[in-house]
Amino acid sequence: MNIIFFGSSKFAAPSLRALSASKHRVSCVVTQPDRHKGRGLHFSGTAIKTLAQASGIRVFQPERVNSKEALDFFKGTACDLFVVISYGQILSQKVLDIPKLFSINVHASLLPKYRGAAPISWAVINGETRTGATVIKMTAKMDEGPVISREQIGIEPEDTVITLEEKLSELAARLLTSAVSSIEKNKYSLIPQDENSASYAPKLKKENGRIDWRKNAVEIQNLVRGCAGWPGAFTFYKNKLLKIYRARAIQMPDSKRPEKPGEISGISKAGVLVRAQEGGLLIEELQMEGKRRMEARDFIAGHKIPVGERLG
RNA sequence: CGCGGGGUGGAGCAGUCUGGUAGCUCGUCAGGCUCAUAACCUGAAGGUCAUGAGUUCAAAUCUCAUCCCCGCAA
Repeated sequence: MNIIFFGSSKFAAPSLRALSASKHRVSCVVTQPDRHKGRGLHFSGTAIKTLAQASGIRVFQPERVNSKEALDFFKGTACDLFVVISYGQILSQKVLDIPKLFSINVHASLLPKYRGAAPISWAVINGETRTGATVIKMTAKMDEGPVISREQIGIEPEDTVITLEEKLSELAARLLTSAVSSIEKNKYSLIPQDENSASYAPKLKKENGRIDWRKNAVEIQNLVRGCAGWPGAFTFYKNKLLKIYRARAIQMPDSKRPEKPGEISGISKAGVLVRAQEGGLLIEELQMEGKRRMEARDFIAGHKIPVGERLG
């Protein structure tokens, strides 16, 4: 099979590695254009570009994948299958129709659940205990095509969006290569998604990371896990931004003052304990605005933190 | 070269303007004491003041360059 691979983020890396190591041929990698990244002036290509170049695969970086120029490029490439994974642009029907067979996509959820840009984050934030990866035949409507294969994995309590993404990217690579092989042998089925049980996972915004202490401790813990990396769960301490990188929900024997969510109710070597609506959140790793991230015990060593002070 | 803050023992900071012995609070370690509990008392260890060059009798401090970290923005 002659494949053109569309991918940009790290999530796509194991899949690209697996495909180029397989008997199939990745003749070209399409990825997002180089962009300024982060603060300062760093100008760099995507993780996938680096990987493709290291493997000597041709790289194509159209500003707009549906433009006429890009279309012409694809038409000149005699290709059997488009494989799209975490690419970052939506392909028009015209593009999807270019390969001899069709185009497939791997999505990091059990479709039709969590369609959209941030399925892993939202699964964790919502406290799901299982998720998975799904290979679909692509249609013009995002993440709505018929299912070719699907596999689920559990979400462990220690998992964050980062660790889960790693696991899912490996799973995606496995599912993808076997899907490609079964397509080549023409032994596959297309099962339509059940529209009635569809749900959506939109791209996260900065504001999604803001902690509402009126929620239960377990929900806040899930927010911290789901916002790890970006945007990061945050609250405010003395009117300064306080990011929380690691925290654990713990039982609090009958909070007598549930009308004061966000109140610091204890300081110990384990961390800073904050009262939530139900239960308490033990903050274990954090970062103050303008400072490095650090263990809560180091933070405690350097600050006098009055019990009773409120966060938020 | 998008805007801004910063780099001083393990953590948080003062000192920089106005150059002159490396300081404070906390932590760590040792001993003591003990229902004062993120306990208390005594003592100790631990620092190329981000890096390089320059000015100077003398640089954490002044000058120039570089590196790195963080907030905003994406």
